[in-house]
Amino acid sequence: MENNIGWLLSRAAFAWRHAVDHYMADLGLTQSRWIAMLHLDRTGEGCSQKELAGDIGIEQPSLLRTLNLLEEAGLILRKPCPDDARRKTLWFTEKGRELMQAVEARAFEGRQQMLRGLSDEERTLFYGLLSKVIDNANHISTPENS
Amino acid sequence: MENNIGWLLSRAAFAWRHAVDHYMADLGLTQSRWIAMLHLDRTGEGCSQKELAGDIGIEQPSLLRTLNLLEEAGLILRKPCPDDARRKTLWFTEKGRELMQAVEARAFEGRQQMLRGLSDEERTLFYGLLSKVIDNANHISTPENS
DNA sequence: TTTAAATGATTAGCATGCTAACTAATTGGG
DNA sequence: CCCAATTAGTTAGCATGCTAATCATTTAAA
Repeated sequence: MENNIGWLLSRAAFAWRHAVDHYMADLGLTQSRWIAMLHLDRTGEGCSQKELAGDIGIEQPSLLRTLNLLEEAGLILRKPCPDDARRKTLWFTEKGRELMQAVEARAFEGRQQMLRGLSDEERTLFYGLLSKVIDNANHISTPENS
Repeated sequence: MENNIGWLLSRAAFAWRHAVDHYMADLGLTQSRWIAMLHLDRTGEGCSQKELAGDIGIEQPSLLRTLNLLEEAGLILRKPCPDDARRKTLWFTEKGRELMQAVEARAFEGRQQMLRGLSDEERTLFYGLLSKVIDNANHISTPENS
């Protein structure tokens, strides 16, 4: 089983999440929360919940719960969208923005640690292989080829 | 974010699980269930629940719920361990063993699909890089280096 | 031997992913 | 202009991971 590619991928993703969680531990954020914060910064404040969910790669209801908790914790704000009453836009609070910067720094540190001992060539190769495998998997999962 | 190694790993693992789920769909098994069955075959019938959980890499209570469902579905059996009244040993039913063989075949097929387009060298490289990154991540996550 | 520590299974309850279904608002076709 | 379809947000409820705590049994130590 250990030389099963899928299994290795699962273990690697698992190990990564836990390693970064370790770096984040003192910030008091769970995984889904720091992921949401990093993505909100990247997607850009003022985005809708749907946009953010799409960027993160999770469904809206999954994100919603996390956003509720971040809002309760005073880290983000929802504001109505002037152009479309259905939408809500997402913003960091001052406290949230500060925390997010700490999160960014730690995520960067975690990333460096994950890749230590790998040359630049190996890193590039690794990214390429991962992308290829993701692409393959995504094409498997379309119902046409069953 | 997309060139973030951890993110790519998560997406790859996610894509893999969904791809294999697609292959398994007609067997009526969820992910945790076919994973438990594959591992029970690999670990060996007669193992304890703790051993199986350790092999899968999940905690006992996580596995327990899945085993209950597999047992209800008539795919596995728990038998008392003659040497130790605390332990229960795990066994496939006849139905379970047959299903497991179908699962194995599909997992193999899914694996091949994931890696299509990659040369033998690339596959070996990929395994090596994944293993290295897992190892790195596991060493980050020890509390000593915070 | 008697009792405290360790171990395996379990239960309880939280975190976070999902899909399905609902509500409110917007858009578009007649 | 009005009703149907679409869209954003939400709620409800399941699947599956976790940790903490409980129970029974075994092991080990005094």
